[in-house]
Amino acid sequence: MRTLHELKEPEKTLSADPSARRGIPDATVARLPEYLRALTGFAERGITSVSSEELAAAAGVRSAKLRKDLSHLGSYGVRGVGYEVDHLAYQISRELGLTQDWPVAIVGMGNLGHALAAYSGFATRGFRVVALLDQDTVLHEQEIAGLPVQPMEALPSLVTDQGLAIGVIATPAASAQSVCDQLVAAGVRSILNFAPCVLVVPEGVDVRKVDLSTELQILAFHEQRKSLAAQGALDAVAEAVSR
Amino acid sequence: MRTLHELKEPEKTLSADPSARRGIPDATVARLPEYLRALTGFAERGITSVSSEELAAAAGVRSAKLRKDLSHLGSYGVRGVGYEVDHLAYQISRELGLTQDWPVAIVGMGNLGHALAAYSGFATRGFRVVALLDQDTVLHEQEIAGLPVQPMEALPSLVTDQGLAIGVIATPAASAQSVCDQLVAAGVRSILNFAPCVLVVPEGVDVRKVDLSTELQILAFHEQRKSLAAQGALDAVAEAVSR
DNA sequence: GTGACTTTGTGCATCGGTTCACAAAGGCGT
DNA sequence: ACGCCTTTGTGAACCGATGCACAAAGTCAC
Repeated sequence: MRTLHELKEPEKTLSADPSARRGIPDATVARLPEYLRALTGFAERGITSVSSEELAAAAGVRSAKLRKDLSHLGSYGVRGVGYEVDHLAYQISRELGLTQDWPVAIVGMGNLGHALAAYSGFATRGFRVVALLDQDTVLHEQEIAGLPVQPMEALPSLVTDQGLAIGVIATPAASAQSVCDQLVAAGVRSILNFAPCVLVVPEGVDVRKVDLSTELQILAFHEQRKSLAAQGALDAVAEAVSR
Repeated sequence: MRTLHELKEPEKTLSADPSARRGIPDATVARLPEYLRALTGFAERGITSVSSEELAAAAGVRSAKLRKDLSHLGSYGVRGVGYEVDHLAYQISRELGLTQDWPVAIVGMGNLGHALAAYSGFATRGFRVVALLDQDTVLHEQEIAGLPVQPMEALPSLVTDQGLAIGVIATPAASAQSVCDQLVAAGVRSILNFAPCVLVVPEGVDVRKVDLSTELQILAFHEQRKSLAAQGALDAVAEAVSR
């Protein structure tokens, strides 16, 4: 497995970079968007300064965790006072790469793709839907949310002309891998997958998965456990009474 | 904070239960649905037996992790052979609580709620959408995907009459907490939240969050890092050449 | 029946993430 | 100007999850 090892080399080299703010833990990155959202909320209410305690409460985490997370970005707080809302929001935005706009394409114009295309949450923060795609030729020429539905063949030019970097897959599971392959072939290296299946991609391509069904099943597990616990408690009471 | 302590007591009592298959790690639970999906795929192709290696590949994990995960449910494999597809699928289903049907209600009939109501993935495995709700009286009397849109006041009877246990929130962020409170008040203890905000709920209620925007921001972070890395590599080459 | 072979289940080392607790750092009142 | 008080940033302990490597356990061929 020499190839794998060699692929990791450049990263190692980079970590020797003097501007090395390398290695923000994944768990931290996953929470930064929530912090950013909380900060935006404070800003909208005209609050200019928050303590780690307040911000943590708004984001639903412990203050120690928040402080450790933020410490990975740098030292943007003032001891005895807290964090300046605007400044911290900017720093997090910059770290997440939201100071630039990311062109996004949505593939698959079924129910979900339709809803995603119309979803305003995209535009609000750093993302811009530049194209809607579908394999079904019947949908082409049609307009959804002000954008024409294009064939998959449009992909390469979208990447080179529009700088497309992020693809959203909203197709049925059966076509997801094929669509994914086409995205990757066109040069897209970040994919958000709504199809309930595992995508296999080459090294260097990121895939994140959002899956309704999985989330519901996890809820069901806990729900069942709660039911069993309630039943168990009843049994215990019954036994205690009968004794 | 005595109350909190007392609330945890029944659980402790249960863990002393002889049939204690307690404490399946959260990380494992989160992967079980994927294993189940992979197994269903094998079953559909008529494959009756798989090794941990094959199943792990299909689920996108390492075989050691798969085996350790499965070991938490019991010893359902046969050494030297592998796992019997149907049997393992049944065991996982049972563990996840999918041998019964879970009634689900979707609140918020905007774009997303609409798409979710029409999503067939719900019905496929253990879940049944029993009600669609919206605060907007204009939508009532309307039918979506064969179900009438009901007012929030219908909640209590849904819980008692239909055994509603899982609520899906697909409203804008502004109304999400209010809707959540109403769900909890009606007795719903498991909530899937699509609104981009933190929900505060009492002890004993589970909330899972699905957030587009967050996922995109995480992708953007990695994408930016990739761009920077590419730029860094170019710079390094340029420097090497100029020297 | 026996031995070789395959694959599971798991003990152990390791790693990343969380929590705790406190020293360092700064503002603010007097 | 000075000391008190608040809040950050972080070292260290802790905890859960992952990866490794192998003994145990079973099948299958002969």
